[in-house]
Amino acid sequence: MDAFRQDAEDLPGTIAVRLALAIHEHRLLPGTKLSEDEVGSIYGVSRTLVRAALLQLSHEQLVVLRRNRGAFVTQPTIKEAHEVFEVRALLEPHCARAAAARTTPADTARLQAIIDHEHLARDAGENGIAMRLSGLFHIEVARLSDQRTLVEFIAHLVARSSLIFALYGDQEGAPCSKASHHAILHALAYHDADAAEDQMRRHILALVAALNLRNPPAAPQTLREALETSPGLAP
Amino acid sequence: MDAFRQDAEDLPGTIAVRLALAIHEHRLLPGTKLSEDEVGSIYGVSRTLVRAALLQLSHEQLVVLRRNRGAFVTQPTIKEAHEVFEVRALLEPHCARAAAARTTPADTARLQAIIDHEHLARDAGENGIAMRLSGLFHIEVARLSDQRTLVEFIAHLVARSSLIFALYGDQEGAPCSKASHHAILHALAYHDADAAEDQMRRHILALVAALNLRNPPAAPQTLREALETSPGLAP
DNA sequence: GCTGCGCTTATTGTATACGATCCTCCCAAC
DNA sequence: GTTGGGAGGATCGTATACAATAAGCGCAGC
Repeated sequence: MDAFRQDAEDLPGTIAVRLALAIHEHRLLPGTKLSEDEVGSIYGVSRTLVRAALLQLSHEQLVVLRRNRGAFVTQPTIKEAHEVFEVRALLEPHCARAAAARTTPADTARLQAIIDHEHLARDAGENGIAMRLSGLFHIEVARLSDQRTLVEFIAHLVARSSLIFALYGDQEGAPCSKASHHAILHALAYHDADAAEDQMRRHILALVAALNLRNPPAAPQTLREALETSPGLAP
Repeated sequence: MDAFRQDAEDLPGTIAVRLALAIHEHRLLPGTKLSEDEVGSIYGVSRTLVRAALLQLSHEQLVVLRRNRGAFVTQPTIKEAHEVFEVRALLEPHCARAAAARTTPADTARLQAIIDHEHLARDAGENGIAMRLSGLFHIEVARLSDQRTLVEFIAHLVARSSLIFALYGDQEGAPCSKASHHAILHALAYHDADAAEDQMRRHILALVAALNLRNPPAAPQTLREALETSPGLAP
């Protein structure tokens, strides 16, 4: 999700961002088909731009493109879920440490605002929005490290995490407990690099621990969709 | 460069792979313009497919797309160069450690073959090919860790590293000294996780140390290209 | 009644056409 | 001689048209 730049009317990018938003907020669930014509008519553009947007999302692994079949919201496997959080556990604590040395009062305020909005959304039952804001917190923390490459990777992982929560999360989503983000913010505000790194690591591990990574996907899908997940009629 | 799957005639992907290959082998240098018409005529396809390929490459950050201007081979900045290698120093030793436990004799042979080919190419003066094979070694090591997510990230970083070598590398490219790769392979073959991780870390640090990251890009380009690098006539 | 084949239809893959934007080069004016 | 403006050309941005593939459905045959 390296796309907060709707600068010079980048239509494909804008469409991709809107679709990504819907995915992050769990309005589009894993497995959903994204027809080119349908998306195009919704946003009032031709298939050309929709294809570009879907291509972009496929590179972020939010959707998978199946030749002559179309685009579908990705359904991460259990293995992929483990991988995503393992890499997050590697990158994000490192980021948090780097961020601690650079956090300004303005940064603190911004992060606090995100946390507040997240809690507001969750209390209002807007779990989708809360989830997006929760991810945004992680991305903003990464941004503080002033390492664009790292930020982009983490943004990707956070986006994929949203799909993982949709598939394997406990329904009443409290994926990021209130205390965790606050503890991280506290460490950052006081420039405590050790604590920031440690809190972030604990937080990531708590996230993966809260998932249901033993059973197959709990998403209610049609029998057809359930069976067509294996393309080449795997043995 | 998550594209070694030229399976079911994926034309855009094939074109992207070919272009990426040329970039990795330094036949296409940073700053070079990739005109849609020109690329299309070379490969005998329409601009549609070329655009898809360029879009893909732009997501891998091998090319940058400038609106109404076209696609250009990316010219990484010094800061980006530092970032890329910092993340590599974080990810690849981790990968090497994981790989050490899983390396089979077949893997060892494959890696050795890559090293041999690399040396052959370098001795033959084919520095471009040697560079590509050197990167391939890193990717194959990552692949041994059996973590796709990590492999994709590292493949991206290796690809970008190739651009960095093109811009900031010492001309007679010995970016990966012969001994380094062999030492890593040795550690892997003997399942010595500590040594593998350590050797990989040293190797990455040696790579960045061998770069010329103090001076501005040494790539000989036209005055026009040199000046148009700053889009908004930056102050 | 069930199975297998062929047609229909919907959707994607690719090419091409047209409009928009930017660059270049020339010419006039100062 | 330099500078400003404008016409021309080249290239990209987007839409649309046609071809190709796959999915769905009905019908015939066993």
